[in-house]
Amino acid sequence: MTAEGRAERVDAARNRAAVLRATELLLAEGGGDHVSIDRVAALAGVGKGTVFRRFGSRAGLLQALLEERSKELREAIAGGPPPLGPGAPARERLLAFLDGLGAIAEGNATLLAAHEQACAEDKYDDPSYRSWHRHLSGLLAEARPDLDADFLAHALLAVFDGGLIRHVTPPDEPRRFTCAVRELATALLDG
Amino acid sequence: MTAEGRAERVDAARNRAAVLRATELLLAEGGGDHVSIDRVAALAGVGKGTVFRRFGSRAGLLQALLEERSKELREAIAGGPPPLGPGAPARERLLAFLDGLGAIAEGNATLLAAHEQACAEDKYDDPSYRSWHRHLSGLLAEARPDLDADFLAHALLAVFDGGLIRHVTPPDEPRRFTCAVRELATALLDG
DNA sequence: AACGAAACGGACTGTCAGTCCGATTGGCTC
DNA sequence: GAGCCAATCGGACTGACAGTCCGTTTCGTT
Repeated sequence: MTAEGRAERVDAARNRAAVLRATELLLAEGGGDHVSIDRVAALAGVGKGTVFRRFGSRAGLLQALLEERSKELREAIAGGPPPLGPGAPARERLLAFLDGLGAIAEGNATLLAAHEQACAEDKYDDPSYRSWHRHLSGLLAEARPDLDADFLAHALLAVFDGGLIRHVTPPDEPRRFTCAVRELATALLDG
Repeated sequence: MTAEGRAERVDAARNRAAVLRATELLLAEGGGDHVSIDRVAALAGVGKGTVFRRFGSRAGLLQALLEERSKELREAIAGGPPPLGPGAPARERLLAFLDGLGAIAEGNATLLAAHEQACAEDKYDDPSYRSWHRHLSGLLAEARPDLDADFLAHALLAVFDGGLIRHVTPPDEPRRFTCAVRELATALLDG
């Protein structure tokens, strides 16, 4: 959007930021169900139409927020230093990626859950999901050419479910999820 | 409900069946979004209140339908012949269970997706989910005592997602999903 | 200063889950 | 088979929400 044709008008940019910030607030305050477009718009001090023009839908709004939170990881993968970026052996890169995604997921379980809920079915066509899947499936194919990399990538990503993360994360062990994912991946890679 | 105190009145039983049948029909006709309680009630020829008294909520209705579809598997696990029922080695039982669950999931991807959608978050507290999880996690603990069976069971169940199943199932290969799950489980067990 | 395009906002629509209570009916008793 | 009561029924009603629409305002350019 920003890099398309004309630049964004300053009022548009201001509103976009206000809406995202309001969404964060409501999400933290009352969980995914608490984030209705009416509330977001009211809290951001903009009209409802503005939210929709900017983000297309409730799902798009949550998607945008998620994108913002995972931008760093995406850049580190594309052009950062190994083992996250290119250059490391597939196995190391894969584990580093899962660690990175796990950290994001653990820190944003509520947002993740709300997004899954809003996306309903088309989650698998979403560009963001596809990009994670492409990366993961490529690395898997390299590390374990004997297995069905495409499906396994879906299977690994399926574990990054907001509800599941909350369910398996006790208050005293906030990294349980990422550790368990790492164990799962290791078991698969070493098989 | 049926086995609690008094027996079900005949009109109640008739209506329950009519509602479930109507739900199936709407599900097949137009997918999960098409199943609204209003429509179900109208098609079943009952009032809306009846649906709610019987099933509690939209999620409960879908849950009940799912339960009906998996009753056989549940019974086979609890008291049927090996390898599904008790007696077979953990590894065989586990694979047989995943095959059975896969068959149900492949045949009911739409229902599964609708149920996930409706359950939102409390999916993991649902008695049906818990029972699958308990079974799977017990078998895993036996077959691979070195791994985190509790988490792995969640991870395997996470793959049984209506949307994912539809996404990975090409028309010409309806068993792709179950085969892939079996490969995944084998890789885990053999690691 | 003036003008056109882009952005705004909030009233409006259609839909849905879930509630409530007066009307009905099944099943038991005598 | 008459009568009774609790269980069941049905559908109007409520509150909330996603998404649309269009008259109004604002930005940025000339």
